[in-house]
Amino acid sequence: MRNDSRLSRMLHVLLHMARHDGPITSEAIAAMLRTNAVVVRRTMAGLRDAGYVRSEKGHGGGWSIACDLEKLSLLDVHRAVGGPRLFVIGNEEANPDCAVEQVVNEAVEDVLCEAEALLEKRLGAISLAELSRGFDARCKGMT
Amino acid sequence: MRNDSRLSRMLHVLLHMARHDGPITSEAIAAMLRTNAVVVRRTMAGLRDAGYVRSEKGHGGGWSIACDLEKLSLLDVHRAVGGPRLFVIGNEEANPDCAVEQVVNEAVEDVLCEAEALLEKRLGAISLAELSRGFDARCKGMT
DNA sequence: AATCATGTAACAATAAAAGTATCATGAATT
DNA sequence: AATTCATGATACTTTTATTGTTACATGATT
Repeated sequence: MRNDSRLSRMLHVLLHMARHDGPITSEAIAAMLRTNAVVVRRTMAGLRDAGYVRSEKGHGGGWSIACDLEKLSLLDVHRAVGGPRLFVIGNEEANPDCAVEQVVNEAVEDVLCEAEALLEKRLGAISLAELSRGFDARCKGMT
Repeated sequence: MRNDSRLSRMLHVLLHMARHDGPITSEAIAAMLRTNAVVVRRTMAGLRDAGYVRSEKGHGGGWSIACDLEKLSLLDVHRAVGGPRLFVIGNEEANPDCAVEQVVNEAVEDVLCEAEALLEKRLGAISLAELSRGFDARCKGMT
């Protein structure tokens, strides 16, 4: 499979939307992400359903932010886009009755769960507003 | 993509080999894993190249352990089977010049790297011998 | 009414692991 | 020496989830 870039893409879009007045169309977003407007709508539908963004049809329509970025974490976005599978590696399930397989799977599972917990904790601790400030800082440093 | 079950499968096989006298054929291993002998050879080739197992042709041939399980960690096995990609999620790379994209990717990357470090640390801390003892303990508890 | 923009559905492309078939190679048995 | 057994290697196909694409319906604005 390909890399799942939905989280990165949505963060990217949200930061752009944050420093843009008025709605942005799917076409404009697609151009930013170098992809297709349908892909944009499909992915952003999750954010809309969660109430993080709003979409409007017709002239002057498009996408706009509908929440406080200070309260929106990377984890929120991750979950809103489908909370997709995190790890490539996983268990085998050839013979659930095999005690060896059980021991192996539990060991691997334990490690993965711990890593997943860490990941969610870290993603939950970063807000979109912080990212935006990180962007400001970077721009300032470049002048 | 499917789940990558190579690590789990190889751990499973190694534990079985550890409590088995003499070589085991790819066919027998394939039966244990409910898969194909070619898949077994393909995956175990990595372990052989790393020196963890040995393979012999002809009558009485097959696979046998060639190292001290006390010194073989889950991380070693993970790396020997190809040290595959860990995470499904990853960065977008639509426009590397975009400062927003850079900030987003760095933030996501940081979190992933931290999780990966934890994962490798934990996998490196468990030996096959420990897993084998875990199996013994489980069997004892079941009597 | 025409245009713009989203919403939805259906399908193709992509990528990596896994599954499968086939044949070559080499070792042990007879 | 011939047969058999087992790995080694190659060349596919299948699977599965994201991504890409086309086409059309729906609703809002001009």
